[in-house]
Amino acid sequence: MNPYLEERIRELGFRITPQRQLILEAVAEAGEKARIEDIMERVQAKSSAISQATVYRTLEIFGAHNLIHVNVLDGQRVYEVAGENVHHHMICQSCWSDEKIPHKVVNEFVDNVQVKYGFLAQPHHLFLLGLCKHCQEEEDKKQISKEEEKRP
Amino acid sequence: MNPYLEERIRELGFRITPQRQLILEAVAEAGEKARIEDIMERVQAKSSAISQATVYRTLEIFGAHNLIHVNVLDGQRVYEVAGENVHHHMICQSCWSDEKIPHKVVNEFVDNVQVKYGFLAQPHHLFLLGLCKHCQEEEDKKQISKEEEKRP
DNA sequence: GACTAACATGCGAATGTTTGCAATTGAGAA
DNA sequence: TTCTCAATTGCAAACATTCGCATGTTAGTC
Repeated sequence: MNPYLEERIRELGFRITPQRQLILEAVAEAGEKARIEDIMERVQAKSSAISQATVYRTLEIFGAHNLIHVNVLDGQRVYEVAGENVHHHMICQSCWSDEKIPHKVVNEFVDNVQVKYGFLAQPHHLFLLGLCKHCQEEEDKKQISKEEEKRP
Repeated sequence: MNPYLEERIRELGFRITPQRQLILEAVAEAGEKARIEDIMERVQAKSSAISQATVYRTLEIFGAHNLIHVNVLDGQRVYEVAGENVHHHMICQSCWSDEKIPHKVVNEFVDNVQVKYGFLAQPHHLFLLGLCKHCQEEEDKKQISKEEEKRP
């Protein structure tokens, strides 16, 4: 298992168990935006003896301590192992493309909020929903043809 | 019911039913960050004939169309009727205080992302988690006494 | 006002998620 | 290494959420 993670787990006072190692591996292998069913499937494949409750509990605990990022996408929880480079996502609600934004850009916003309100935002893994460049153009086209319908 | 909402519902092609009116009322009365149990309780008080499935379905549909904001706080979904003034929240993860930020401030960030990446973020109701001014100071104090422990 | 087609609801069953508790196990102390 | 105890796990039951389908309703049309 990722030695960085192992260290963080110990630091936080949690124990390292085979189940937890395996679950974290499964989340890592399931890639970004892993849904519970993806994770469950991989865990079962590795060892069918692990109880579902343990998977849920592990994700919950590690999520609460930012060892795993938890986000909600399209109504479903999605998980990602927290790496060392902080980043965020720009997700298109039309084509579901997903681009990363480095933390630096988000940080300017964080600083701005800090200066204006004194609030220290700690966004570990933002999901910014919106429209990618391509889908914005598509939307514009739709808008134009809609207006043409009104006066032919 | 809020006439603005009623209009939006019709525009989107949905029907107005007594159940939906009642559920939206309940969400509105439950205030910001209403949990499903708060809503369910209020709905039941108004009319015990409404099925739970209908409440879930209504929240889901109206959430997907931004008539209701859905966020996740501390692992639980929370709902808020979408009003006409767009705003966001700064929520302290230590004392759970909650201050609103006007959209204007968030919009500067949105513009920045748009210019840099071409992505049009559409944050309707951000929950910015972090530390309020007061809790930042408390954290600082803790940090200092921790360091003093190391060399007494 | 009556008619109709599509939409919405309620019911109950199927799924998904959380919880309490007894048994097990990791990791520090001896 | 062995001992000890709190943390962790598996199980099964409780609870929460979603789904399929038959029935009832809305809102537009005549």
